[in-house]
Amino acid sequence: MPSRSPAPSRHLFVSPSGEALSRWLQAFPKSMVAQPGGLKPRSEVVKQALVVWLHLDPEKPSVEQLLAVKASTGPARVIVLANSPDDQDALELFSAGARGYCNAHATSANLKQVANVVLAGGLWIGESLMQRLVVATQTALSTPTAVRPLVLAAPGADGNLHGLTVREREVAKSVARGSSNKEVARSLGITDRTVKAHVSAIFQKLGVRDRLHLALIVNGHVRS
Amino acid sequence: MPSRSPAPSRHLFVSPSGEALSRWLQAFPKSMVAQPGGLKPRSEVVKQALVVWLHLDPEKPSVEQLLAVKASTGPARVIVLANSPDDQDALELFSAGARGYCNAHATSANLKQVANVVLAGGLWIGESLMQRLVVATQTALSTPTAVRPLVLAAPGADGNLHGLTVREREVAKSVARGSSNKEVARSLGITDRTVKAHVSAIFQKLGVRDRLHLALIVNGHVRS
DNA sequence: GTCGGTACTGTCCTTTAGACCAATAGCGCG
DNA sequence: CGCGCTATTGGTCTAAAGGACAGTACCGAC
Repeated sequence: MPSRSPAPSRHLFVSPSGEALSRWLQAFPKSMVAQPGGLKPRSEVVKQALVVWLHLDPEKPSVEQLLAVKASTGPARVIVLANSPDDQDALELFSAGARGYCNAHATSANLKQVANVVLAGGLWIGESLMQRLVVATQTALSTPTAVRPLVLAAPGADGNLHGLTVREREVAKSVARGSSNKEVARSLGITDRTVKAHVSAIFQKLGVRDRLHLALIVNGHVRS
Repeated sequence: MPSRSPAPSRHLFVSPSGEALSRWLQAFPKSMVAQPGGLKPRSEVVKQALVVWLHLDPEKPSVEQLLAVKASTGPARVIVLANSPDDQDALELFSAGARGYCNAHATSANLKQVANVVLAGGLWIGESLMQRLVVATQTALSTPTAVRPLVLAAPGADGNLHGLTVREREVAKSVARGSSNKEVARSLGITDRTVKAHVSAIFQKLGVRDRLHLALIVNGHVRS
């Protein structure tokens, strides 16, 4: 049984709320919890950490959160926990040095598995992103000696939302996460009527008939 | 407590010679060994297998071997063992549903780790392929770590449909694929009223408020 | 300046979803 | 046999979703 579970205190959870989900503590009972702003680069906690779990604040740019945490935690491997996993987001985070990316509500067993893989030097990627990596790399490898930077950004990543405006992408993502029009409206500070306008435009542009199909596309279950 | 090491007999090695390498048996002493042609789809051995290790015959197309094995082994996860690992081959095999790809002469410790990752819902990729994936992503992972074991995996994606009846699962899956109530009704040969009844029951049981959230759960984007 | 794109909001309307209530029928089980 | 579970269908009702148009405002390009 390789990659035995590491010393308990070697896990540091960084969450915007400063609180950990019960599942995290269930997986690593003696782990530490901190807030992004409260990280002291030279504290014992930070220096001892082998794995830093970064719980993303949905309201802020993911990459910036990662870089901030990495800057103050040194060599520890950072695994990102996302409330609503997003492939494009994941790619950017991996490019920025993340070693893992998984659902914040994963089971404790899953978290342990993620930790084992990452501690063994692996990367932990989501399933849908894996699909895209395979497809994208396949085309890249078929042309000999082609290093071809960033092949994968092309197909799925921004691809599904390519024709949309910035605002429409925001709405689309929110809808794809399961928000109702009113919820989207609240989170964007606009009227639900405006949201409906955006949603209609999105449907038109993507050739989709309802929000569920939009979610399937955005979440990578359907290729348009 | 998932991802616990499974019962010994749950490993089935499929090798063109019908013989297993000593390392395989060392890793899983009570595993079964069979030849590709000798697989009986309904035998106890095949039905009990959780993991099928397919030792590739270098003389035949890899993907066809995989598909043949998958066809006769049902839901078991297939890990491919290659005498001479090849990236292109690996990619095609993953696209065809393989869950792991590693050197047939890997150590027993490695085999165990591969099994653990795959049983936890992960994919196991070879080292060189991993390198190329990383290069393709332009990942800033300059880790000189030695073994670089590989891989990654999926957020245990099984939809939580366990509390549902058979009929409800059918409806749930259909809804999660984007079907409207009427479409589900047509495909099941019942009335849309009945579908609505099933859908309501599903919502109640899963604690979900609408079909989009149901889709997110079934498709593994959210854990209830 | 005009034109075009984007963001935002509105009204009117139809369809769909979903909740709540009720009813019938088959089926296994004690 | 009755009891419970499941599948089926119906009706009513409210809220949400979505389409069709229309209008205002900002901003950059020509």
